[in-house]
Amino acid sequence: MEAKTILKEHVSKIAALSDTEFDYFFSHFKPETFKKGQTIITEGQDVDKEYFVLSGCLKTFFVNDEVKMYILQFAMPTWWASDYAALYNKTKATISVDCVSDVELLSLSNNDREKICRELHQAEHFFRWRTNKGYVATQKRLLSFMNNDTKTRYEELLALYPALYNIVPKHLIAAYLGVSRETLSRLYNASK
Amino acid sequence: MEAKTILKEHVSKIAALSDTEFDYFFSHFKPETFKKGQTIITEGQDVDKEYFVLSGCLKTFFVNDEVKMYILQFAMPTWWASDYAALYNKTKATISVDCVSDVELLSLSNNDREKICRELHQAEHFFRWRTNKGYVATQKRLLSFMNNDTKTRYEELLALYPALYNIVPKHLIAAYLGVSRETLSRLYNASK
DNA sequence: TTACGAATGTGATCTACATCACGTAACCAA
DNA sequence: TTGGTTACGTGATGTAGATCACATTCGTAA
Repeated sequence: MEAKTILKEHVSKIAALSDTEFDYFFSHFKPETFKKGQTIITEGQDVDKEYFVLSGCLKTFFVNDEVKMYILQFAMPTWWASDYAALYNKTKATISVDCVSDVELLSLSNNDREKICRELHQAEHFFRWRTNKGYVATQKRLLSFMNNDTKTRYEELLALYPALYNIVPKHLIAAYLGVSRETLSRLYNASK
Repeated sequence: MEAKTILKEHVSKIAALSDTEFDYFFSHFKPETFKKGQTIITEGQDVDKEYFVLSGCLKTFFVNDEVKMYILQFAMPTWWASDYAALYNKTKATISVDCVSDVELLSLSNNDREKICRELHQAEHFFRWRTNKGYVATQKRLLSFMNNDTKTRYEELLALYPALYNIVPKHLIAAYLGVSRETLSRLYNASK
């Protein structure tokens, strides 16, 4: 399916934009493709874009001083990804984004997002909705982190991303769950 | 300070509303006061409002099957609180909100928020900004949960809410950190 | 096809924190 | 003031998961 159609279907669920308005909205997005393993946002550098996933899978992650990686999100088609803290506050990235598989994206600069939000009330409405959805999802995940043990969180992850298990290496799943790869391996093999 | 002034100062940092527009915006808010210990949102019930804190302190929290409580947020003056998942999806509350101290609030119904967002582009802009701020803060907290040990998170909490330590009982601080009150007690007394 | 690095499995140990159990101190309400 | 509830401190013990160490398998590039 064409990039424009995918984005239109996604946005029109929430925002009532005329065809002309959507064309204008869409004109601010730029198609980009990356290969598996390529880095899109690097920790410590400037961030000026966010990304809408058309195909493939991104991961957004944080690496601490001991070089341990924690995955905040796997971004699948029609999901959005960036380091939003850095993007909005114009600070250096603390979060990185790279490609779990080959990907097709649409990129949108921070300036252009703010511009179309000013110019089109419905665009502002759409982005309010989108951020709200992310907020609620993150809060739910935080709660799950506090309340559930690793096994429960593992099952939740598979429910949330059923395709994921076959797509990504297990150490990435461990990094999403916040446990060591050894623990995940034992967990997985014990329940067979 | 008057409720209207407090909200106006808060909103005008982000949204350019004329005095007339702000009066209209404000007319959808309803002042409410509660005593320490009173419950504002109860798990399992309907949610139709969100709350802006004028004075005092709220907590939003989740209680699991084993009656263990986890605090998602302490809401201080000019902060907002609700069960946003329930509010937006019109589902029953899974999160409760109650009063850590006597509080003065402004309440806003879900319908009225959506109404003023439709009617005033700048209101929509404000709520997009507000939700984004919450999203970024929650993501940061999630990361801290994955990456930092209890002691570090304890220090982060005191940096985020310097006043809190003297205001709330320690078992609530433990519930925010996601550790037992015994562990927090030992942690605190060891570092003296 | 070979070969080398990456991904995975599995045992042995270590540790932060939970849980249980109990005692003391603080805070109200009658 | 007294009795009862809630907050807080601290020891003893249990456990999930981290860490280290090594073996095995897989994937990809030469």
